[in-house]
Amino acid sequence: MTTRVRFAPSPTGPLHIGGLRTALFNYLHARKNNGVFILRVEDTDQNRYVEGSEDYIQHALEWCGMVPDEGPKNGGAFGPYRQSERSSIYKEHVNLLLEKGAAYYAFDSSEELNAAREQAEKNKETFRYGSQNRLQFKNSLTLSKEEIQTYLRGDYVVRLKVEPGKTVTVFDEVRGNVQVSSDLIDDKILIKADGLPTYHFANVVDDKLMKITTVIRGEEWLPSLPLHQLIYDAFGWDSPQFMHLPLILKPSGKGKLSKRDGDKEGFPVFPLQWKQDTPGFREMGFLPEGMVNYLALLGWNDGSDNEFFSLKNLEAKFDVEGVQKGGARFDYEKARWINHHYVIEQPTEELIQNPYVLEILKEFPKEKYSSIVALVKERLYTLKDLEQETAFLKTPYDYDEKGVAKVRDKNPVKVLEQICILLERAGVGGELKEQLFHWAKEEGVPLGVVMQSFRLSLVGALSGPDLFEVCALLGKDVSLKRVQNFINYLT
RNA sequence: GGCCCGUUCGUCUAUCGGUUAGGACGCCAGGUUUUCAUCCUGGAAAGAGGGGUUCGAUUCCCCUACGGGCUACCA
Repeated sequence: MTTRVRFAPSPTGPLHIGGLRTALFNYLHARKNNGVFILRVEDTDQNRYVEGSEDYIQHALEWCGMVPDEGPKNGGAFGPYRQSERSSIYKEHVNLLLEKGAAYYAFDSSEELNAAREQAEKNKETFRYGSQNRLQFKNSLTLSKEEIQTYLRGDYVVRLKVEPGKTVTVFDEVRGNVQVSSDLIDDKILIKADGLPTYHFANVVDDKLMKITTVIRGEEWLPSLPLHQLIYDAFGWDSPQFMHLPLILKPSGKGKLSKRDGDKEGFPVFPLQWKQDTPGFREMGFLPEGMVNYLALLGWNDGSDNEFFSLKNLEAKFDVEGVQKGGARFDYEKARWINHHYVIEQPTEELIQNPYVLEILKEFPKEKYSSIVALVKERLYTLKDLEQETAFLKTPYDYDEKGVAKVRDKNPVKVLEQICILLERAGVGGELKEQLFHWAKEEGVPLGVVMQSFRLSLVGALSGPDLFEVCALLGKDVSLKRVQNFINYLT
């Protein structure tokens, strides 16, 4: 049987990295087993629908290299892949349950339900619309045929009729067996008053119809797994395999990572930018390789000490065995470190094709792109670091105070004047270093003073990449000008 | 409150009854370097607590604690 998995997000805004990780594990499971990776859009809540989300999700997946084999964009034999376009399918299927007596109509208003909930709370009881009290409510189990016909003309929902006193046993590939008494499970709503299905119902029906073999989703769904099992049972269907992934937790504080954590803590939670003001990992200078690698490590490992995995690598190595049970805290520092690895690994010629690199490089001459990037590449954790790391290319207007203090009383001007002479004579080639060092030795000027003075004059600070390479990159004229400027500044 | 899941260095994790409990990020120290960074070497740093089972428990079982999730006509 062909392995078929689906990533099934709701278009309620940008995908966050928790969702992206779920998508990744789905994708990997599919590829590992030569299976099919499906994107299904779960847009059954009209109130939470956000325009543009679906495109965002599609783009985010594409950026990471996880193109769905089937989905609303790519099509496929099991469509439509948007739940909002499958209403008739759900209607049809809920009728099956209704006919079997496995489901029933309910007519209680939200007010009535809320009142019942409050009452239960007062009595310190857990409210549940189920076997023990369903006969106290307004539904097709309690009303006469005529009343039902009348109510059916208005708003109604369809509920699952859960049989009491049964032990529901479900199996999760990550955690093993989970058992729950059916007495604890509500008569959940299957079809809402707006005629659309709830997540639980649509999910089961679609997974069945789309021939999904393994459901891979976040752990927040584990508590409703027994309910889903009951729905499969009600249809008389075999259920697929289930794999519930540990949640991604906030870097600090309590709870799972949420969409709002990003701006608070200064790291992205979205793969791509969303609505101008919220940059994603891509805009923060991450390579998709870094993003994917870090995400894979959040809740999975291959049992070895290896931490670097390309997508291709993961496709071969991924296995449920390596999936973690406990939640994993998101660690932006480590994500940056992983990304650093991929930035260094990426050939300079490729890097200078990257639009985010180009954006930073555009104020410099094109013919220098390559040498600029080559010079500072190993210092970059994210592509965005290129901004700071190329600051030396701009003429320094301010000189680092502490740096200047270090050389001020050591006659830096003498050094700088000599540098000017050598620059004129030797240019910025390899000779410069040799001659400057030679001169310093003869004059007895400490190398530290020479280099610090030189560095301050060229870049205004005491840190940065190899000075002679910087000098070569700037060219003779610019270098000379900057040394002159610094002499003027000092005198 | 009820139900479900989880718990190894600060963080991500290895260990599938016997190990000096390993690696990585971060941190600290040293080295390389003209500086900073990179890089290299070294260091500090962990089995939540209590009961069992066993010759022997981080590993298996139970209890407690803590953490997380769910508890909607949201997913």
